[in-house]
Amino acid sequence: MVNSFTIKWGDLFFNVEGERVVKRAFFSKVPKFDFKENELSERLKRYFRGEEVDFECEFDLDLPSFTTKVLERVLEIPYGKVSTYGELAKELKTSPRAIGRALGRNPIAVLIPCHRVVSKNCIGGYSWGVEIKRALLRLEGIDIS
DNA sequence: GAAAGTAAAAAAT
DNA sequence: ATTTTTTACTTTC
Repeated sequence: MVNSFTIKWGDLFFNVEGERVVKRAFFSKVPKFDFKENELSERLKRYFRGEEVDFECEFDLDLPSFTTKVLERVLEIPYGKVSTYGELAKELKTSPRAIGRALGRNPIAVLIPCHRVVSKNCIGGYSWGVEIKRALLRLEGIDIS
């Protein structure tokens, strides 16, 4: 089913099956799905209120292996911290661009914190707009120039 | 296989 | 400090 969650910048939708997140989550401005409370939405609410939240959710994705690997690594970035494309690349023995590519294909916004990955000297990019990315980071107490 | 694409980095100016 | 070139990967055809 589709769950939606209204936040400041629009609505965040995500497909869920029970407590498991499936396929994708994305931002949109056109709310047209029903909202149903569940464990995850509670956590998200707290998160957007500015609390430190560990989502601890499972994903059922169907992604290329490399992408999965990158996303898994990104999941380990703790709240309030950021990593850089270069760092991740080094750890995974790949190139920064490949990381960016994988993240760009990240189907699950916010839950997989691709917003915590920035470029070396600036904020980097974000599929739903850097404004959202910056806002997310500010939530976590990180200020980007 | 080959080509295109990339949310980067390094080098040159 | 900004623009330009080079890079190294994945994806997709």
